[in-house]
Amino acid sequence: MVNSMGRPPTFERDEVIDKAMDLFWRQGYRATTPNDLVDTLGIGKGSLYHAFGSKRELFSLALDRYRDQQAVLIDRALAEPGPIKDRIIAAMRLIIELNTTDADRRGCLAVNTAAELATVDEDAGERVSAMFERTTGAFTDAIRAGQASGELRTDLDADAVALHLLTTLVGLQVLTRTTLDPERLARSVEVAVAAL
Amino acid sequence: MVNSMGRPPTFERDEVIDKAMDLFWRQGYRATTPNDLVDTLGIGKGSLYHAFGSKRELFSLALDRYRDQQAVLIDRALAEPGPIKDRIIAAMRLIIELNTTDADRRGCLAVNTAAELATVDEDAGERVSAMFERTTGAFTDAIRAGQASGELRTDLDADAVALHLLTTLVGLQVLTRTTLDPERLARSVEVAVAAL
DNA sequence: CAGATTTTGTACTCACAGTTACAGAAAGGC
DNA sequence: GCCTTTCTGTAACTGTGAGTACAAAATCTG
Repeated sequence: MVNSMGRPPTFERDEVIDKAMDLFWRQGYRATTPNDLVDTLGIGKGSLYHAFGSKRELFSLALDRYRDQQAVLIDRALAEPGPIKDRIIAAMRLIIELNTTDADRRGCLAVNTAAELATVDEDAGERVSAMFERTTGAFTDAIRAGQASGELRTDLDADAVALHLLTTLVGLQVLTRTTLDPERLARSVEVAVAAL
Repeated sequence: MVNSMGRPPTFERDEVIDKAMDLFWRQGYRATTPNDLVDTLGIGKGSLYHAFGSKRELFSLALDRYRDQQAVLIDRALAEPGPIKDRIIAAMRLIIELNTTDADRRGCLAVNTAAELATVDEDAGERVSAMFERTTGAFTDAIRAGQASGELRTDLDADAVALHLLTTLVGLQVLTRTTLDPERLARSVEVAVAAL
């Protein structure tokens, strides 16, 4: 008797969150207005606030959705077969390519949110941190495996290396919002990996 | 007869721009309201708009001020005496320290602006790009000198290395807005430099 | 001192951001 | 078919963001 009473919604909740994620990603949190949301989500204001409570709550859902969708990308790239260094380079190149292919140059929602909100919105900051830690963890696993298999030098601390890779990744996400030449960025990635 | 007629201003233009820079840096462009500016600049709205035209124009002045002030930091750190690798590490550490010491965790105004505005405000994007290119140039000079003196390996392209250092720097500026442990970041910097 | 000129403070405007109110629509339960 | 419940659309409302208007204040010039 909990859930099947009353008028059913006319929209797919997940689809709407996806679209909201896209919009926040493109425009940033503050720059996105309720009217923007209504326009691109294809639902009325009534439904919007009834279903999600507030812009801020919807944004949290969008952040979580982003985490679930994007985390996979790095994980998958690192899980491919082949030499570890190549996989890391491929992962970075993938990010560069996604960003420079994207007409809107939206970069990374987590990075953008770190820059826009992390210092003033504690919850957002924590969500972003968690994403960063997660990615760092994926790198750490890859590095450890590479060290164990003898592909990578073992005199470097795996955690430090992983964090450096995250730093590089985050930096790339910012630079692709401004810098024009993806080839230049790609070449700089090789430098990052040459050290390992 | 050009300039010494009429009531003289009650404020120092440069001081006001400094304060505006600080505020934009702390809060971001959109989050900073005219009232915020009036409050912290210590001048009335009349003067504000009379002297600077608009929030956006003042922001451009603030960006340029930031460029002039911050560019020096990296330049100076790289110009110190000593081995090149140490100088690069010192420059990065300096940035980490400045950021983690800062109670507001403001990061880097250029990076924050890249994330907030670069894709929607062309002029802001160009100013930020110019700052990035400038810093990259400083790194390039340092790398080339190090290669010439035999301190650094010469099989890596100096431009690519410099761009990688910029990427690292930019990534650090973002991460210091969220991550807590500066020591961890510092250790990751050593990895970046180990490659050279 | 009488303009002329520039700066300042205050009050105002206008639009829009973010949200709420609420009446009606569309379902299920009995 | 009626009651209950949940959803939807529209119209509000309140606050504030960004900027303007303009009269009064403070200077320089002659």
